[in-house]
Amino acid sequence: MRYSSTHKQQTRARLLDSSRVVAKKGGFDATGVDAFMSAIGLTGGAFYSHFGSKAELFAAMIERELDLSTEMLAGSADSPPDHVAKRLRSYLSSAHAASPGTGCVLPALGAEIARASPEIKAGVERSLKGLQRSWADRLGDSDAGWALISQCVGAILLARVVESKHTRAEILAASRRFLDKALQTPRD
Amino acid sequence: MRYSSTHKQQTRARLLDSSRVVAKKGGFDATGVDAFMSAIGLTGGAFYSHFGSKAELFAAMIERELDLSTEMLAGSADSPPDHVAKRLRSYLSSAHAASPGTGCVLPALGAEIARASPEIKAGVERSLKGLQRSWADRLGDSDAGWALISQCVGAILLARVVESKHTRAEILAASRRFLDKALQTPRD
DNA sequence: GTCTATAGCATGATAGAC
DNA sequence: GTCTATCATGCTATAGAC
Repeated sequence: MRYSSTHKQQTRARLLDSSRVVAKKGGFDATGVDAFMSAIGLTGGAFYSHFGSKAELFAAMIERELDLSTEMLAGSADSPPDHVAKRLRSYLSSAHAASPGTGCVLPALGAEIARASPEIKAGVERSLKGLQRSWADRLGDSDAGWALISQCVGAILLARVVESKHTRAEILAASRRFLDKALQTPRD
Repeated sequence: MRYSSTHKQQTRARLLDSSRVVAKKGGFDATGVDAFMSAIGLTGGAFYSHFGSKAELFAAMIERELDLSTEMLAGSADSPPDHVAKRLRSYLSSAHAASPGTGCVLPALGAEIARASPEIKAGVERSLKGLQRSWADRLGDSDAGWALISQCVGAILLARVVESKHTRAEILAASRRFLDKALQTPRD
């Protein structure tokens, strides 16, 4: 064959990684197959050598997004005690709000996931429950897991719908301070 | 003329109200002009008697959404002291999560607003700042305004991306309890 | 595996009859 | 004001050359 045996999987990986960025930036529905392919220097027709349909790409994308995010956010057994606080800080940053392409999938594509198939949503749920459990255990507060994820996702979404840079920064700073105080207060 | 003088504004109002529901349910980009019109029993061609373009409908929709939501949520001078707590409870309900069409615009269309024109985002910002100020004043906590809005929007979005009804309810309940405790704790 | 070309369909928007 | 018909364009997906 004219292509090495690993070329196909490499191209698929490139397409997947690139598409995640492009879709989070411009929306998945709103982005055409041609646009996903031209982002890696290929043409639309070659898309179907790697995915059976556009919907298959979406499923693969979402799964990868949640695997990467929850792995990064949850932390492991030997993570420092201030692990969660550090993650909250970097998540609730202006850099994150300004870069949907490289940021969390939930503020960017959450509404499209909500309309997706039960299979996709079940996978998302599994990943999120892992993160929730990890944070709740680490903080000794069973409610804090879901509450913190909600606050983070909502704050980034909110920051992105306002026009001024100043208000954007205010929203994120207010959320950071609110969580700092809520978490240092003893909770049963 | 064959139509009463108020017919046009009535039809426009019907179209706007109906489109808000339809777009929040299925996404604005993903919904065609024909679909918006057939939802009120008309055909696609008549759309342009009421809006110059699909983008004009979006702008009108978002403006109306935020006017209605912030008016309902902010409350007035003679609202009871537990006004905010009551609004949080009804916002963070399973009924709200299950009904995107009649619910808040931000979890449903926030990502599409984030990609919209500066004019639209400036209008959104103005409305949100009004709500933020109202809640912050009422609670005597300058951070709580933005933090509560973020928590609410994020929790509904999160609830909608998971598959099981049970997890959906858990997310909302955890957010309600977390906010209850955070708000009853003295904050400077 | 990727290309070009194209089928088949849906879209946003316009024109003219009623 | 609303209808039907239509244009131009975009889309997903397939077919066949290389």
